[in-house]
Amino acid sequence: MRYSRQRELITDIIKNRCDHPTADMIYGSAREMEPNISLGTVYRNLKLLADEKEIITLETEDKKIHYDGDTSRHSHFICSKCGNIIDLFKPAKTPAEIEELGLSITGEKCIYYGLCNLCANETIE
Amino acid sequence: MRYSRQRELITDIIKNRCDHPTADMIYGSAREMEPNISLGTVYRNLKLLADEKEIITLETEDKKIHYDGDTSRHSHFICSKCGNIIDLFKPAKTPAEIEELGLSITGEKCIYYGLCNLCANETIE
DNA sequence: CTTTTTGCAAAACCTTTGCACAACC
DNA sequence: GGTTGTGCAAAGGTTTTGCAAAAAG
Repeated sequence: MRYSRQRELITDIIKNRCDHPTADMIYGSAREMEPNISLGTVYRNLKLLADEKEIITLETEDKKIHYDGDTSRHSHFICSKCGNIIDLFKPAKTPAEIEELGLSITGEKCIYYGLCNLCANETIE
Repeated sequence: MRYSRQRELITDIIKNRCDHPTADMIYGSAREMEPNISLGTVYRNLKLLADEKEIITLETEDKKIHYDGDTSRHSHFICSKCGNIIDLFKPAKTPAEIEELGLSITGEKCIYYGLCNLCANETIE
């Protein structure tokens, strides 16, 4: 992957925020430094960075992809009222430990990734 | 909420499948019974049912919403290769227990829902 | 009869993409 | 110089919505 000023800027923006911005929010920030940057470039680089696992994507109920520059293993808490996304840092918290933080859990969505039995046993790629 | 033949059909379809269909797949099934049903009706009812917590939504990386008629507390496993979504039934499994099922976990996304501290402490609605 | 729900089609929305030009190495 | 990345604008795909007609109670 070749260097590009735009990609470095986008990476910096994501890594230096503690919220979980959408592509549009990142575009807004990026334009402050790089007024001519285009939305397409932002999307292209976000996809690249996610593919390279330099950033994490969060698919939420607002139907926009949120990005997280922290790739360490941690989970998230989304406020049902304001929609704010809060990091739940490792070590992994149990529901009880999360509630001790003052967050009352009303629901959860946990998705694990990997290969299913069928795909894992396929000999031909 | 008033009765409608279409909503009952949609609910039946979701409750009687063990996969996690998208709106489009549900639309396809529904048309077999109700050839004139429209996509808009499917979307409207899916949103209604999700609001009423009769079904669950799953926001995945394929950018389509998947629906789950099983509202019991359970998590999901998505195969990174074929995209198949597998239910991980309760009692809640630890990563170790999931791997005993033959599923190798390479990643996870866990989102908890509730009210954040700010919203929980607001006196005025 | 009044209100809710539907079908249809258009609109809205986020994201992706084709292309010519610029930037990188 | 050859290749990769960008800007722009148009296209793509999923979901939402306005409206008149139909269904429900």
